Amino acid sequence: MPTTVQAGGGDFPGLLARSGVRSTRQRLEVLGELARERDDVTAQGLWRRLRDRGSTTGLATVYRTLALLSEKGVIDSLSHHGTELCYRLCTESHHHHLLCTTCHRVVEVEQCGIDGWVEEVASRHGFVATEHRVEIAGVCSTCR
Amino acid sequence: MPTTVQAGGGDFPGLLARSGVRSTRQRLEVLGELARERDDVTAQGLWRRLRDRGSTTGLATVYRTLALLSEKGVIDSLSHHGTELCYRLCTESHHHHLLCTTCHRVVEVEQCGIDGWVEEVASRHGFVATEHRVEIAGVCSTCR
DNA sequence: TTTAGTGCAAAAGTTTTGCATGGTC
DNA sequence: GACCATGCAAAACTTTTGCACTAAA
Repeated sequence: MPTTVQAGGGDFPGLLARSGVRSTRQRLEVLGELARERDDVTAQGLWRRLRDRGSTTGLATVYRTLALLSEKGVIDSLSHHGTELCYRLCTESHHHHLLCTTCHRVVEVEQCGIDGWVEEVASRHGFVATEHRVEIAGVCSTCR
Repeated sequence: MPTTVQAGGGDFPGLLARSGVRSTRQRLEVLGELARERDDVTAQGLWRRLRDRGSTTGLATVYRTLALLSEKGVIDSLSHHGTELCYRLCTESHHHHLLCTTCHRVVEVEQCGIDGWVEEVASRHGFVATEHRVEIAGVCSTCR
């Protein structure tokens, strides 16, 4: 296994630097909050939690930071249960998600066993696949 | 292949009846508009097109109708390029999507070759998978 | 220093709701 | 006739932006 620069590892300043953006208190707070969350959160939710924790970071900054980090590939955005986009700090390697429909827990699946199928389907329709995402919904063991 | 009651076939009143909801002019208009679209549309976009076509259907009704039909499984909702939810009239069978990142065209993929992998991944994490969705992004042949 | 990031408050846009009215079954 | 669906307009939210100010490199 290659040395994955794991976001969860804690070196957020380094992570930001490597992503080519400045390291600021607000961005570190956003990353810290994301790291603290097991599941995904919305921009609004993340901001509320920061507030509750005493942070003075503005809502607009949270939106800007999430959009930036998502664009840089530092965090993932996924949407399910409803309308808003949710964000999540992810491992940097290719992976998929398993969502529990009852408790909304998110589990990352590291192994991707469908690359072959993806390639085949894409080429059958004349596409060149650049990316793929799988979301598996179900019920986790504790919710059963 | 089983006789799929194809939404695109045109029997919208029957489709609504089978879904257990009343058949109204507005719902038929929404279905008709969805059938007319090759790609996915937002609630706002669909409403604008109906307006342009002379329809008097209200925006709230479009929202209510899309939410209802989505819940009944008559249409699919997917979200990509941005924040809003997009809707699409789909074949009723299980399928996946191929999205062109350049022109936003959506192609349905009928064959699902990953059921086995999905089952395996789910059970490895203690989940019982109830559903899965794959979105493959890439570039279609005309955009290359 | 220079350039990028932030806060605030306002604006824009999206989605939901209440309620009287009209249409389906 | 009973009940569901709709339109309208208001309310509730979410997200984006402009701009003066502050902080990072």
